[in-house]
Amino acid sequence: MLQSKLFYKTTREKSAEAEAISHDLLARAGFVDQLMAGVYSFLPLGFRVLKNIENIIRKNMVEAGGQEILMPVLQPKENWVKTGRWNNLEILFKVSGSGDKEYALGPTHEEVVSPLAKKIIFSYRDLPFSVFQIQTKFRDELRVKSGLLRTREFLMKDMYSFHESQADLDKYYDKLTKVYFNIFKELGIGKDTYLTLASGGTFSKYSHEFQMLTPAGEDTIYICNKCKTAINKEIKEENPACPECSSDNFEEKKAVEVGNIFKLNTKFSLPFDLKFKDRDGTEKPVFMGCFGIGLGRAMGSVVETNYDDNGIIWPKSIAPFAVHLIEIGSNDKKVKATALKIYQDLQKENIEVLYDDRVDKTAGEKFADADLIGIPYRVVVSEKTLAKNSVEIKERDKKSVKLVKAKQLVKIIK
RNA sequence: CGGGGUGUUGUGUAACGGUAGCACGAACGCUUUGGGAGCGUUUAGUCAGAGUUCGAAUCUCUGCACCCCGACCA
Repeated sequence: MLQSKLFYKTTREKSAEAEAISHDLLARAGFVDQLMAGVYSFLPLGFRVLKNIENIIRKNMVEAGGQEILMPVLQPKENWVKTGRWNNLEILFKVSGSGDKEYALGPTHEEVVSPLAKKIIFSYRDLPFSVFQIQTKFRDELRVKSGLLRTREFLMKDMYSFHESQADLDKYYDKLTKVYFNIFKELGIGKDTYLTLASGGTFSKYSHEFQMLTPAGEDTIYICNKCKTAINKEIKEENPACPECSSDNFEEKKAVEVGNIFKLNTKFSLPFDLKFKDRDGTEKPVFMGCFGIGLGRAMGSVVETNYDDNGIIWPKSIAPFAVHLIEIGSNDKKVKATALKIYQDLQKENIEVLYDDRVDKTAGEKFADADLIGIPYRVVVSEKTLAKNSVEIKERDKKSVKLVKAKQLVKIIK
């Protein structure tokens, strides 16, 4: 991508309104644009990151046996009345249509996936299975905050699993716990993320939150100093001691919930009469699990833990581009020609390059923008490097620069 | 939803109730080109409505928007 054509704009001044670091950096670097409180557009840079996150999650879901589907955002009121959530779920967006028709905008999809599964599940032979989607959710949050960390409209991966027994659900739940850790590891926030015991709400004793430590987090978690189990505030109030090892020595930390998994059990199968015929001929309710990750929140969370004074430092796995190619001295024909050649050669090797071909920007401005945007490798072509028959390469998270031959670039980057 | 705060060009800010100014950005010209370079010219703004006043960005009221704290949170 030619930077001179990229649909974005960086801003030098810190935003007066963005308090969270990720919010400020993502806005200033031109990844996102705020339309209103809690609602954002993703510009090309941001959308690329989002897609990369999406692909990591999708790959892991498919490996965990999930089949990708797409369910409607617009949903009938009746299904929500049936589960009692039409009136009890404060964050539910309700919209009206022609006549007296009322609809829900999906904040989550149990009310759609349960009746859907009913059309497919008849026998124990139809179980288990899991389906997932990556889709826009709407939640009328009473208070949005911290940029992408809490929004009213957001892309979410939600998976629903269906089982013949509690035991089978438990097994899959444990499996997904590991898969989730793998996802966060691939996203570059694995080491900061804790599996945290949380209240299961109305349908099971516990659920598990994946909490990433950050001062920007809105949640407080308590990490057991003895066994490293984490519990959230609700659990701490009920159990002064660690539920795993009975220690009462906790460390209090701020964290953001990057994922949440639930055992729905029969909470939704009962109202939707979701049953199957077991081997012995009896009808039994289906056990359900639910596994969510907010993609935008994940993106914001990554930035909260990967930045320095100059800007974002993207993990290679989700960076918008692999290489930021910068030419300095655009009026020099040799510089321009060399940079263009590198741009083309790298792309032939399927390496994604953002090429700063802007002729009216000084070196300092290009470097400042590159640091702010945070692409993992910065490659510089200038008269200076060409005098040594080489180009310069620098990693965003390192201080040192290296002079290398242009031919070596592919090998270094791959 | 309760509480607090703030609304001034695209961004960041200044202006006692008395000429809306500065910096960045953008545009044009010239000079520059390894860490946001220089000179000159230009561009664009008081959230909306009502009120008080000779006069309102400034005071009052209403509305709207955004931010923060709390509560809430599949």
